[in-house]
Amino acid sequence: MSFKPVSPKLDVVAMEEGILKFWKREKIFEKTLSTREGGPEFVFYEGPPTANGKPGVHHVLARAFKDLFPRYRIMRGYHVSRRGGWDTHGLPVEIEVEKKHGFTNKQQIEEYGIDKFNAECRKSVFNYIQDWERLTDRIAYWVDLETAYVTFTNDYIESIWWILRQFWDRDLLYQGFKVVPYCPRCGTPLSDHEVALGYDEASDPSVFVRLPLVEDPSTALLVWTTTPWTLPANVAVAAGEEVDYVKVEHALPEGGSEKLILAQALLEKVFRGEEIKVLETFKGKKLKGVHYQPLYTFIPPEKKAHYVILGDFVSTEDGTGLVHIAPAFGADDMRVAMEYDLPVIMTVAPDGTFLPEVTPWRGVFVKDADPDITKDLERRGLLYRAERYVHTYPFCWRCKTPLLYYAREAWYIRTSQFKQRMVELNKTIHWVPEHIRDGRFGNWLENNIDWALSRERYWGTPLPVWECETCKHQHCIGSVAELSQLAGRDLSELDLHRPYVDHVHFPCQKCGGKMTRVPELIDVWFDSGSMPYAQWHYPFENQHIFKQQYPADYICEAVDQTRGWFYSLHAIGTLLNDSVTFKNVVCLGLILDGEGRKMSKSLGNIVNPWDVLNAHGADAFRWYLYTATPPGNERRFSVDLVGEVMRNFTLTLWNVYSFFVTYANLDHWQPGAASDFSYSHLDKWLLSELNTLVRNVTAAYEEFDATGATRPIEKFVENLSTWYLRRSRRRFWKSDSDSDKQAAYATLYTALVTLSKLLAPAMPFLAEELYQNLVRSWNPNAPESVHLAEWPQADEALIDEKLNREMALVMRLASLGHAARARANRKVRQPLSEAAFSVANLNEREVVRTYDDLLADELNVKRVRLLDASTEAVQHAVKPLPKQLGQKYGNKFPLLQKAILALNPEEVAQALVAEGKLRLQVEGQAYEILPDEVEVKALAKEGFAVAEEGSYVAALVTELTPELIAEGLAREFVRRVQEFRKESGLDVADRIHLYVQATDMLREAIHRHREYITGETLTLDLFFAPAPPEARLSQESFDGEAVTFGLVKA
RNA sequence: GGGCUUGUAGCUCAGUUGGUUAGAGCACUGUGCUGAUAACGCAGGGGUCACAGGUUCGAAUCCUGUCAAGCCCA
Repeated sequence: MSFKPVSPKLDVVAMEEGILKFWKREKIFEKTLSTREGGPEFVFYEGPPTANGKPGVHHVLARAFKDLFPRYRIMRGYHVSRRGGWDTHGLPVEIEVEKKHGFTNKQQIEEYGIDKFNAECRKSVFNYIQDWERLTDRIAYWVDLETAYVTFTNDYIESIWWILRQFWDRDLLYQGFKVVPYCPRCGTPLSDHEVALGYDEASDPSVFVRLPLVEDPSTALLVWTTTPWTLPANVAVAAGEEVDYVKVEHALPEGGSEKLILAQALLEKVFRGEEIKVLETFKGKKLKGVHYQPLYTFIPPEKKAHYVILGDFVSTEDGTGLVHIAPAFGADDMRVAMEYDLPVIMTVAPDGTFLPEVTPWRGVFVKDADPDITKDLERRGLLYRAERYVHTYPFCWRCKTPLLYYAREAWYIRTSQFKQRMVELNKTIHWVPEHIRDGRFGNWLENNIDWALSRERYWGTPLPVWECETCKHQHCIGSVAELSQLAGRDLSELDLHRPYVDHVHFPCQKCGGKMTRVPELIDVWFDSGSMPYAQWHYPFENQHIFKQQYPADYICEAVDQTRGWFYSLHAIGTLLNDSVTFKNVVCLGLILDGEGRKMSKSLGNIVNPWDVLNAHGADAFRWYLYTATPPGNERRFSVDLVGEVMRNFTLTLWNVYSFFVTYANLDHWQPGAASDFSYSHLDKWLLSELNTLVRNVTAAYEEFDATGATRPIEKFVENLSTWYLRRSRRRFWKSDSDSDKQAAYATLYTALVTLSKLLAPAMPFLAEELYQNLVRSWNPNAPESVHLAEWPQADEALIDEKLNREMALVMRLASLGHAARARANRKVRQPLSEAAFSVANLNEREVVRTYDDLLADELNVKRVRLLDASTEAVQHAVKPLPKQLGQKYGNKFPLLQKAILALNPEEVAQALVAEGKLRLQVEGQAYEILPDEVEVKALAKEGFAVAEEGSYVAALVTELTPELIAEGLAREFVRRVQEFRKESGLDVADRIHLYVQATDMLREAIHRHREYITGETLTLDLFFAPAPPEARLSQESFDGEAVTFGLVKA
């Protein structure tokens, strides 16, 4: 029995596709659920994407991260239900359908028929579902799409209705005003996206208006506005709490003087050098509550109005630092109006003209009334100044009409009542990256305003509120059954969308009038935020499952979801259950192109994920996403960057694997077959590093730290390949099968199998490939897939931090030795007699002794020893260590440093070695410097080839003896023969006959090292004779010698 | 305009409670090693740590401001 042979060449795409087939055939994904039945739950929520566009690289990013931690948990024995979901409602969907028909406004949709329109929306949301499914499958995102929840289903909508009904019963749902960008010609609000399309330069009036105080009419607040038409709706003036204000007196052109209040910072801008007298200076909070005389009273306010309030949006960049507040025509205005319970005065009709109550300008388009209003103010002595002001202003992107910010009736959820609770609960959530918790998300919660829930659209979850046409009584429906009961007929088959639901009426409980549904839909974020309940049709069904699957242990989306899905989940959870909805959340940054620009269709710099997958496969793609940068950062991305993963990591590991399988098969080695291991230092070191790795990677997974769970594996694989395996190769190909060889196989095997498990969550394909061949091929009782295997446990007993440090030092010394060789111009194949090292302390001297064999072999020297400080180190160099000395002596450090450097280094070294301290007098102060406060470096005497770094020195004896030269020649010859074997297509284990004719010195060398040469090259017979005709011949010359050799397969 | 984030080599990223000579990989040059390797080792070039102030014996690191990019909000 043997392992499946593994070529060092890897066709990664074919390998991955094979694994995909295996998973499908054996239903591995299903088994990750069934085999964990009864285990602890790890709850994951899928944030639903919309499948009406093609998935891109950023979707791969999100899905790769969504996949990572559940896979880890499964291996830890958790049961992880992984239900997919699709977001299906909303404006983006409608816009796609509008585009198809060339619709430009809502009337066209209504004329076309809401039923037909919505039917098309319903169809279009799955336009690209196959692309999504294919990609999801190919990148090995394990999610159940067959049972995925869909937000447009009746069950889903009914759950949402139930939630809204809970809110309704607790009086958390109410009707108010929302200020929206509004086109008076089209008669419709515009979405943010549409507004962004229509910004243009505009010249508007800029008027400064006096508002005389009630208490003292000789003093006036000075306010500034660019929309005089909003003045008849004024109800308050806002000041900045900490802004400095002044009361000034200045002369009037018509004689006399007046007193005005405005922000100090704007004095210059407003008065432009005019002579003024500052009477008083005070903070804005002092103005709070001061009443002024209303400008207009066409529509009398029904609440207390016309006084100064405080607003955080007041700036001292423009204007006067006193902001006129008209809640119907500004979002800030509306917000403070709610905060202060100010009245909302509506002076404008939906077509953008003044209402009849505004008698002087009734029926006039508001912007056209600006000059008249200005004149009116001037006539009444309330105008301080009027000019023009050029700024950017939004226009309707369709008809170029200037947009009005305009209050529309809207439905709200009283989230602000729960602000403190949402903040408290948020503190218990583990955010990655951490700063989002108190930063972006925390701030958003701190500034929470009521959730504007309603939308005046067509394709979405209808707001389940019915209103009596007669008495305006309202009722919120909480279930289909309730609606059926009220309507007196079975509505269980009713499509809960518009227009069908609008056709359901029932008698008013108060007056018997006709109840009709209000026209609004709800925000799609409420849809997705309801998924913990609605995906299970809770509470109508699956109450048990819901209980088990709430709240989530883990969710993951891009950072733009902070105010989207993250918020809607959190708000609904807080209001409905007084609970967090998710305990851990990973927030992903954006993906940029290779040049650091945002990927966008218009720039044409979108990377197609399939290009990456076809070139380098899914594992490398995923690995890049996990390792390149911490998840919250934005990241640059290109196909080539993924290619680097392939070269650097995947292939390195693959070749270790291929090496292992090749030699294990040659030796008929089997796991567990032998037990008489004698582990070498290298083995123990590798196992120590391996268990350290297991410990660290596990800890990182527990913390939802993807980089921490992956980057250390890269480092380990590098050490495995370039140190452990390189230093161990001979152990594998030597001919006797002793316990040392057994130990090497066992060690390498353990490392590879453990790696396959550690890699499984991140690189599910490669991990599976390794596991199947290394484990399943000989042990049919092992779990069927690496993803069903148990997560490895770090064996603390095998972790030896000291050993890890020692080996790190050995590697460093080896590196120095190579540097010294290069400096001496002695190639590694030429043996040298001696390498001597100088190290930092006694412990490290011990390390050199312990690992002298390893160093000698690596550096190809006959002997490794320590530099003798007394005889060979002719001089020392001394370097004061700033960290130690600086921390101890603070600002005396520069003096001490100078003093130490001024001393004779030999005496310093002497003192430190002999007495263990250095006494020093500086400016009359006595100091004692300890050995670990200065670095003392021994420099080797001349005649050595030396390389040094810090306090480490490697010195090589470079003199060559005839024996060494002969050995070097023999080694060079071996190398040529091996190269030729390879070129000739011989198998690693093929035996040969070798015919050699060489110049004298080389022949002598070959003769002397005959045994070594024949052993290395698997030569049965070596002849110093011309080669027979069937031999392959090679002619070479090196080191001043020449050779012709022929090779015959035995 | 506000909040948050980011800015370190040509590229992708590290950089511990501040410690003086800022690292790694890729890419480039030279050289060495190799019957696992698409590799690897050694050496070299490449940095105003975005900029300007400040604190400190000492700043990539702490503070203030500015600039640039991005996201969210207005």
